[in-house]
Amino acid sequence: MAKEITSRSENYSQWYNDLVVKADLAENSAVRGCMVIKPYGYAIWEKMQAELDRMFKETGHVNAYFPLFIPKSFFSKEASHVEGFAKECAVVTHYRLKNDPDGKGVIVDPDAKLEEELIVRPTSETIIWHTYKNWIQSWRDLPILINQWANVVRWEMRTRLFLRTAEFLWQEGHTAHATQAEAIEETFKMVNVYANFAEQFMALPVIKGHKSENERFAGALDTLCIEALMQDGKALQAGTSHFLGQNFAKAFDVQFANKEGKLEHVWATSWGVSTRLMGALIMAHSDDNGLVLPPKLAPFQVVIVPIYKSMEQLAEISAKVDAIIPLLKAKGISVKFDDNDAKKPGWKFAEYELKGVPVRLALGPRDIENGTVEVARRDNLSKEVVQLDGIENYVEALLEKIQQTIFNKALAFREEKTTKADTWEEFKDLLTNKGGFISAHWDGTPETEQKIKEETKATIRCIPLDAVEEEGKCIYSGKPSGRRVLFAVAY
RNA sequence: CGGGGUAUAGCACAGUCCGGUAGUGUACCUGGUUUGGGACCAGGGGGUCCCAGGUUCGAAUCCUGGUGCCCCGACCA
Repeated sequence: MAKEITSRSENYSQWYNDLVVKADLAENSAVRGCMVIKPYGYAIWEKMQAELDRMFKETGHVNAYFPLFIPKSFFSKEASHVEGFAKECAVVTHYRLKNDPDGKGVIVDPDAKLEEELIVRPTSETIIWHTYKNWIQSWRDLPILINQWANVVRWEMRTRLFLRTAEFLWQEGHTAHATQAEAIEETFKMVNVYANFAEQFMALPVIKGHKSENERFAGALDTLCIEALMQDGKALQAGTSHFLGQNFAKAFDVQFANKEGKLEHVWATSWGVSTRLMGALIMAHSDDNGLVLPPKLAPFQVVIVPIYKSMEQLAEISAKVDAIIPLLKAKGISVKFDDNDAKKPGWKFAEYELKGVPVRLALGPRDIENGTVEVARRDNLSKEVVQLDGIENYVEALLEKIQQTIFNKALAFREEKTTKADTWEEFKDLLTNKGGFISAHWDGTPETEQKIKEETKATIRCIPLDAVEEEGKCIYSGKPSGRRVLFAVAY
């Protein structure tokens, strides 16, 4: 029986949900707003982690781990930070259960109330800066370049698998520097790491830019981000890198003696990407037949499906397959040979298509006779018969081509969906009828951005790093503007 | 936190109006025939009908009170 997927044109968000659930990436759990990430989905996340981790280490960072719980008092130390997160924190108030005296299950033991409540981390700036205070005395202790892989909890009203869940997995980098310039450089360095990862591994074109004041991280002086465009024309923030100035150093009294022996507050950054990247990956490339995964992140890049009538035929095919698997693996290509006799080839074709496996090889009696193999591409659903001899070279080149092709496709889509608007009417018309990024002038005030948001639901996704200086008038207020910014309706 | 749905087999649903001992598809198990795009036949197993009360000879169905989940809004990586 077919696993039905809602088409994108019929209901985009249902399509997304169907993909996540039916491709075995994740499912809703018994806990409101929290998901179970299933093995196939987690395998993709592990690939993302592995590459990001490598990139972080290459840029001089090391991993560490800080506690899940944060004393409540830590949050009150940085005013704008607490304001940003206060409304979505889970709080631990007790540390013990006991049997219900009425004999029905367990209850929270009222005698086990914590003296100070603990907050389940929505992010770790506070606990980390509290800790850094003890680690930093001199300029010789700097910089500190630490990353942690962790889970965090933000008590969201409405959740969606991967895109917004109450608990999610991420990495958070927290760095401490002696100078402002060095911290700013770090902020840019990491947004570039994210952009490179997105483009080269996820095949996801992104725009790097500054967040406007409204969209900035709570406690940051500047937030850099990468923004991607999804197939429904909505934007998705895929990663952020924050220049925190001396805000946290001052809040947690972290000072160092500089080379002149004078005390200075240290400069900070933080940066993160989360399992939300999974949502971006899914929505960027997939189609009505299922997932389309970029070869560099697919749990396995090639699936081999044998086609046979008798067990003798299967044995013959298996012998051929056993010979080519080592050749593929030697090229660094991951392969799954699905010789499960309980499923028919047609079922397997549909299943691996749904799961987005980039390349499928089908080997049947005809191929054995002719020394060939059928090669099917997931990205464009094309099929061709090629010589089995040298297949590893063919597949290697094909995987690279697929990686490039899906990036190019996503890039062409984004360019097609990025439009300049010079009047308010044009702006509203584009939002309603076309979607995507709208490049327009803005007077730079939070008030104007807020009003535009209220009237159209569109927000400033970013002020692109490569925005050209250009005199113009704000699309909304008519006041002078020095450059265009990117608007979009966002996830 | 407002508005709207929904809760019955692993999953998707019907049955509820009008009370009578729980059904379909799929998945699962067994056997056989099949296998180049989601096979077919036969047989089989599986359900505290969300929870707690109430009405009744009898409740998935009616009444009262809870709870979970989903969708839509305000808020967010």
